[in-house]
This record gives sequence, C-alpha cells and structure tokens, in this order.
Amino acid sequence: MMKSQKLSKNEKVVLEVVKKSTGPIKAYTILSDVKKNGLKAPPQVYRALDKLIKKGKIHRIESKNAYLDCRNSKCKTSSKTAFSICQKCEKVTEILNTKLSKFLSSFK
Amino acid sequence: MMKSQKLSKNEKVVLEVVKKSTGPIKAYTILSDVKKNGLKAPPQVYRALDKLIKKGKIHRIESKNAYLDCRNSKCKTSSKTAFSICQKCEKVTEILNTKLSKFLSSFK
DNA sequence: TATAACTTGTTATAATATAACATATATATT
DNA sequence: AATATATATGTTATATTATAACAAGTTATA
Repeated sequence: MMKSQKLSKNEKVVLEVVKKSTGPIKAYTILSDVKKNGLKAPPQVYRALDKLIKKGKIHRIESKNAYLDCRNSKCKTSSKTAFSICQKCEKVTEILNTKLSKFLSSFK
Repeated sequence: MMKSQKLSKNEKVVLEVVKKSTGPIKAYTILSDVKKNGLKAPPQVYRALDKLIKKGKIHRIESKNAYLDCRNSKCKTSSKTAFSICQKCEKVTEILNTKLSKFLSSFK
C-alpha cells in the first residue's frame, strides 16, 4: 500500500481539503476549493488523489465517485476496507477489518 | 426490489445485450450494440438499465461503471449482493448472500 | 372515450476522468 | 559540481459516464 511516505505539495493541499470535509467529497469540489492554492486543472487533483490512495491517506467511495480521508488507524496495517453508507442520511462509516465479517453477518 | 415484473420493449433489448456479454458491460457499449434495434440515445439505455436493476434482472458494478446480468437465483429473495473481482483477470463473481460473511472472513 | 400512468424519443448539457505533452524540481550517481 | 534519472507539476484538449428537460406515443383503466 506504499504506507506513510512523504507527501508532495499538491498532495498536501488536496489532503487538507479532504480532511476538512465532513463526508465524502468529490474531485471537482476539491478542485474548486484548491483553486485558491493555485491548482487549476482536473489532472492536478486526480493525480494527487491517486497518490493519496496509494499512500493510504484516503479512500475512494466507488458508489459515490467521492473521496474520504482515512480515520481508521488500522488502515496502516491492512488493505481491506469496507464502508457502510446510510441510505437515508448518506452518513459513511468505515468498518474495521476485524469487524468486517461480523458486521456483514448482521445483514443476513 | 420490484421483482419479476413485465419488461418493456427497450428493457428487453437492453437485457439481451447484457446477458450476451461475458462480463460486466458498459452503458455506451450497450448503446452502440442496441443501435441496430433503433435505440439512439443514452437516456434510452440508462432508463432501461435503471428499471432492470429495480426489477432485479441486473446489477451495477459500482467500481467499474458497468452492468452485469444476475445469474444468482437467490437474488429473487434477497437484496444483498456482493461481488468478488479478480485484480488480475477482472473476472467478476457474484457472491451468495448466505456465503457472504464466510467469504469475507477469509480475507482476514 | 377520457384520463392517468407509463414508456419512448430527442436534444442538449452536466459531471467525472484521462491522454498527451511541456516544464520544473528533487534525488542519486559520477 | 555536473550529469543523469526519477518525480512532480502545469496546461490544453478530449474522452467517458450520466442526467435534465421536454415532446410525443402507448397502454391500462375508470
């Protein structure tokens, strides 16, 4: 997972925006935010996002085309992550790997 | 899940294309295929796909922006579905609800 | 047959993401 | 330090995925 490497300037800028967000944030929302930092075009954001994912700093929520910072310390030691997403309020919760099977069992 | 309802003309046409595909198929690939059936524009395909999902005939693979016909008879009795996707060959396998937690446990 | 509900057709546009190429900066090697 | 190499950035254009909005046709039903 390429853990805990140094972050580049653009990566830091993008990560700060993702961290500030209360929930999953979209690439173009990030883009309009980081314009005050001089970033101007989508590739700058997408490249930073890709790297941040590889470095274990954020996750991509596939079903939402959105990005979320990792608040789960266990992510440093595992590459398996799941999310629960409330269908009413859209709140996203990261599920600990160790609790994954227990959590999913509850849906049976 | 609005199970086993009658299908409209466009829904049938789109479903046949999804069924014929050996793996997840994308909306615009479907579109170019169904042009020989007179369908011309994206909304016609997307509408049919949405209905087919609601009727339990197909699934959307979020991580691939692609659609797959449901080959799991248990889907008629459950709305919980998971997929395993091989990171090398991209083969997609639908996981039975009853085997879900067992399957996910194996990743620990 | 009138009315409502659903289905289709069509154009335009929004939203998400990447290709391709140029330049700059940092890192390692001699 | 000078050179080579790898990384990071900037920029323009374009590809891909999806929906809004509106018109018209079809089917089911009161």
